[in-house]
Amino acid sequence: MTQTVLPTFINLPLAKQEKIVAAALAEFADKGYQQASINVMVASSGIAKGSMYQYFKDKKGIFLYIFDFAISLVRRTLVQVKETTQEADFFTRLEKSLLAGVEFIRQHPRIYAIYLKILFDQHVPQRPQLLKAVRQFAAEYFQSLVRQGLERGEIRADLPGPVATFLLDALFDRFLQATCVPFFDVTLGLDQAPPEEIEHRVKELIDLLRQGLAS
Amino acid sequence: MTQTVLPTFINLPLAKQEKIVAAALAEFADKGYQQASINVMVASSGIAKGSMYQYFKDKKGIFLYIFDFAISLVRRTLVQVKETTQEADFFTRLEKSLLAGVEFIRQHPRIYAIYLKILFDQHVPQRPQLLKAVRQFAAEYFQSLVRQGLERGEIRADLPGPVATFLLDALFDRFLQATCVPFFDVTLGLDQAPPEEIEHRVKELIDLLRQGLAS
Amino acid sequence: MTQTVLPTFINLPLAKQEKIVAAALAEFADKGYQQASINVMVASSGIAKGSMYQYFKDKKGIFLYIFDFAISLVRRTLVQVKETTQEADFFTRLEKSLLAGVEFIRQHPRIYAIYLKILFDQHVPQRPQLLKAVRQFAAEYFQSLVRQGLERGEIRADLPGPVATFLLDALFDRFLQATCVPFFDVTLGLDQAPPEEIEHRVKELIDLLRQGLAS
Amino acid sequence: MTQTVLPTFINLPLAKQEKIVAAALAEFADKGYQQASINVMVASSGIAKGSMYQYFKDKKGIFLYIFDFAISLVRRTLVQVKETTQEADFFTRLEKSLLAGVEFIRQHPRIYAIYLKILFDQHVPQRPQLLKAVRQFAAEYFQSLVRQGLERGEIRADLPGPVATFLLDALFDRFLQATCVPFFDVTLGLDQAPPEEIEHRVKELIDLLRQGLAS
DNA sequence: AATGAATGAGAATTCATTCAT
DNA sequence: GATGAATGAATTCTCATTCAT
Repeated sequence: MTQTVLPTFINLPLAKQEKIVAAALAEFADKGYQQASINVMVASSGIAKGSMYQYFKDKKGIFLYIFDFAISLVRRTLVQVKETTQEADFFTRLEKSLLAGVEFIRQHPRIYAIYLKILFDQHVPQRPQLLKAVRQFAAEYFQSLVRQGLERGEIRADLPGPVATFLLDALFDRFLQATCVPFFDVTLGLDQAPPEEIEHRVKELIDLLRQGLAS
Repeated sequence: MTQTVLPTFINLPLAKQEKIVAAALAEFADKGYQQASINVMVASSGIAKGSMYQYFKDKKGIFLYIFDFAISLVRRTLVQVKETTQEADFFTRLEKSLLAGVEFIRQHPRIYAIYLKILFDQHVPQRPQLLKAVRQFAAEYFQSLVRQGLERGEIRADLPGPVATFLLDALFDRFLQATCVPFFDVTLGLDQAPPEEIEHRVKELIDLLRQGLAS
Repeated sequence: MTQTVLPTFINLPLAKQEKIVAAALAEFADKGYQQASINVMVASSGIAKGSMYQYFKDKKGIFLYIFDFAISLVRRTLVQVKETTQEADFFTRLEKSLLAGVEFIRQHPRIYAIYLKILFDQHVPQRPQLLKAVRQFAAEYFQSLVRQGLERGEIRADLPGPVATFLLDALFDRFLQATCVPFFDVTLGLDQAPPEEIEHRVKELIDLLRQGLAS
Repeated sequence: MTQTVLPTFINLPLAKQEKIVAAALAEFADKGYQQASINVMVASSGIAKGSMYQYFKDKKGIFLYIFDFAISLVRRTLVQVKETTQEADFFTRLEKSLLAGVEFIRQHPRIYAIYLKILFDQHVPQRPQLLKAVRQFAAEYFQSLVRQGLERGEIRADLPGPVATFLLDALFDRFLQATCVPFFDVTLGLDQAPPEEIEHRVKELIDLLRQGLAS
């Protein structure tokens, strides 16, 4: 893997780095990879166009850096959720995780938007690797939850593990999409719902899962 | 609503229409709305650039026509599934529906790809309306299944209907995505799975649902 | 000179001819020669595009026909003015002529617009000939008025004839332009003036001429 | 008023600026706004197509810049004429002004051509404003001449001021058109006349005016 | 005679990338 | 290291003209 962020960028004052990252993040989130305009990024971060090419090899380089930045934020957040819910029972952990997801998207909507863009755009550079990184991460998270739930006897022992993991992953991902993709969810109307209604729906969903999965 | 397909196109020999639709469908499915190139479409359908504009008002017009074409195919398919499974019990109907979905995507992968592109691209023309059309349709499908399941006493009476519908919709949509979006599903690996494995996974998933929802 | 109107057009029912002429006239008057769109003409006259080419050799042919149509209307009108004012004195004839011009433009604004377009567009086909036809006509009109005025002793005998003709031509043309070209005339504001004000200005102008030219 | 010339253009070496201005001026003067081709401009100024868009926002921006450039040249010239003839009597000033006009057009024929194009093309961007700028300027010039002529008692006191101004404006404008618009003037044939003949005609015209307007 | 589909050159504009200063 | 001007290929769309039906 050749270098895509150049050391020049790393040596930049943090404030400048942040400005550039914010601009690029916003543009990629809004338009997707191909459609994102470097012109827009440099204009809104107040740097010269040539400078962008001092910091990154090319458009791909910018994108990969932004992606790295984003995923490590996700990772840090999820690790923290995992740790702070260590002691809770399986279904409580699920609930806390889902609420944490909702909160994360509320605070970093652009990061989630980029993930969604990558998901369905075949032409994003290195899409397979990037996607694998995210999906693997999510899968492992749910696997570990399910494994612990089984060990503690909180969920039925006869479950086919992978399918259960799939189910959790699917429901959670879709729930999050429903909260932030306009016009997507017509069943619960989550994209327009106030926080307290979302929390209520989280509880309902977890209850439903409990009825299906609890031992 | 102004006209976007011109009569010229409708009067074309069917073979030519199909070639053009195929080319446009392929391009939109591959690249999304903005990134799709009319140049590519005309090249691969073997017509002159100007001709495209005899057939459609503009790029948006091509897109909307393709979308209409796609959604009416989906609708016809789903209606047929609904009718042929009229007599079956709730969970069997679910299974049949999901299998039909898998089959539809196998036969029309590009249509599903376009739907996914619309879903997450804020800049698709008339996205709200288009999306509403699709999502409403799906929601009603599941609602009617759930309603009938309740009436027949096949599923638990204490279910919060909307959440159950949401759950079905989410699981099915995600299952379908898993079968056709490369690198998306790392849990079951459905995107690379042979038909018989997919059928097996369908059964497992339906079983899981049965355990959670059956009365 | 090769044929540009084809006999096909001449054989058309008059109503159809008129519709086509009206549409072409409107389009050329609005946009000028190059910028005028045959598409627009056929759309607004309700005929097929191919038919236009049955009637005229090409765009140039349409234009030349329209021009001929227009100039013969002008000619007929001016001849009539000349005849009906035969007996009046020089300055009365001037006044009547100018008022007739104002009236003509009020009734056929598009014809005057086409003339103005030709005047300053080097790329109008056959511009030299067309322009000569119009200008010669106007010049002769004023020359004959001046000649008669001299013969009758109504205007000073020491006038350099050509310059006087030039002066009349210039004033009249500009006065007409002032009444119909928006934003052109900021001195008298004739483009927005009601008929009675225009008539008043005509009188003033003729008075001024009388003071300068009368014997 | 949004920016239309970009600073990039202003920072260019003067020689390059001039080449581009010359090319654009020539093209607009020849074809008018709509029909002028940016392709032609860049080809004849030897720059890349994309560069034009570094210099100007869009075609309108090029045009407005050229117009500004042109009108300020006109203004400077006329101001100078006014100042250097301060002491002369009314009719001498008229003569000097007209001669200066003739000379200006001889040296900058394209600028006058652009003015004429704007005059009669309804679709020129910002035509009302542009036209107002030019016409107001001309009107004020003649008004101030007439006013001074009246104050000094060089012209008749009973003249209706606006009509006199109109007359001067009309005659001068038309005289200038006659010298540079081919085939326009068939009375005096000024478009083909040698300088000394034009000067002679100027004298004749001024004499005629003197006879009509002098006190 | 009437039609209208087919064509392709040309229009304005955008954009990632390079490179001299 | 920072700059921003230069580039040219790509984009969508228009239009006069031809020609088979």
